[in-house]
Amino acid sequence: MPHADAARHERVFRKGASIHQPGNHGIAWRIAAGAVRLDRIEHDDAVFCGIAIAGDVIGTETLLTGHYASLATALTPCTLQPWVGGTPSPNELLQMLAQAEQRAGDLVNLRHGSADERIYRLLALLRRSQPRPDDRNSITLPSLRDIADITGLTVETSSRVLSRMRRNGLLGQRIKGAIQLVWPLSAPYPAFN
Amino acid sequence: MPHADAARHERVFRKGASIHQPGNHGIAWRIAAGAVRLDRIEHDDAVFCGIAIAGDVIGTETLLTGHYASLATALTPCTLQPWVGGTPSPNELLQMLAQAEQRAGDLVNLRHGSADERIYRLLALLRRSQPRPDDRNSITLPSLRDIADITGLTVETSSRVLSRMRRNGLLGQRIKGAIQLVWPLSAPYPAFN
DNA sequence: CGGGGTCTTGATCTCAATCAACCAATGTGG
DNA sequence: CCACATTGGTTGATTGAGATCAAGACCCCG
Repeated sequence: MPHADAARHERVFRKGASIHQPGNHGIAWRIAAGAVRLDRIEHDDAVFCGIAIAGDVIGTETLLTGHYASLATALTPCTLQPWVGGTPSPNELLQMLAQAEQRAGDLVNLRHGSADERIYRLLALLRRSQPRPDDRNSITLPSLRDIADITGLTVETSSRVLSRMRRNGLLGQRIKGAIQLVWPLSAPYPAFN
Repeated sequence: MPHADAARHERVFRKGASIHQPGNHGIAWRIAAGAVRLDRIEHDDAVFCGIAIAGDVIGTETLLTGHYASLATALTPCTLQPWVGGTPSPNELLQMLAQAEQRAGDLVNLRHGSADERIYRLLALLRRSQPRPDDRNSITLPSLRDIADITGLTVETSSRVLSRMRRNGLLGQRIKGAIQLVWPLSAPYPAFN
């Protein structure tokens, strides 16, 4: 297969890797697995402005303008697939619009309530970044820096909350590098000491 | 004109009025003027999940499902226009998608930084809910309850911040009912004592 | 008139920010 | 190969901004 088709293939990113940068030109991608952090560049520094997980499409601006509007970084190991050529159907776009609004709602909720609740909700969201439900009892944690930026906390409190969760058995020990075992995380918020 | 066309006309809502409720069926609306608060219903109570201002379209879910997904309430006096019949063009939808992402970014920023900064940013956003730039030096404030829910603060601190802003001359006195005069609000964040 | 909103302001308390130190792990260059 | 800096995570001590609790003012409305 000719290398001209290279951009057409699945791409994999390590945790922390930069996926695309504002101004660069490129195409839209569907996230097959993993979670992505989006930042706006505002007077010189990046400010967090969104999150996208498996199933979401990033870089749709490129269909309008040809280039990316935001900075995208891998929160966890990511697999991206180039998004279909040609103009997407109105129906498809309406679905994506609904999904974007849903994601926006999730987002503001990550900035609400106690530090424990916020991190708990973030973990619950990241859980869904595994495409196969079977894989959803273990997730790779983003860096503390990212966790802090997303939840509106500091790295220190984020670290403290996670330590406490490990101590209380909500999180399993770190196994195999950066992988974490997670326990309940099904429905509401936690309530431990 | 027959009354069957009634729903086709512009509708006006007073501050605090309910615009639509989840589950009801209806159409999508473009906000001609004013700002709208969106809430999800989560196990019995409404949780804030988004904001929409003049130029935004609300209720696009109805094009897919026929009924509204969220609760919409007028933050300020609002004028809504029924959104065009027929399927919207892909290009139009891509624009809306970009706008939705932009709005989501604005949203998380309303939950970041000190109480002063948050309220300041909210005022700056609400300023843009006046369609005519000429009208943008005076805005109607949402209720403290709404301000608090949006910024992730409490009504008490919201009240304190606004009082301080009035004292410092950032906001003019309340004239003509609920209308407020605003002074700078152009670019960055404030910095007063 | 009383009762239920919304707003305001004060007093107190608490949770998370801040400041600071320390420890791997990783990388860099002589 | 060992010094050395750098980066990410952890933990402790202290502080402060905002939450919480409480009370009073001022509507509007039945």
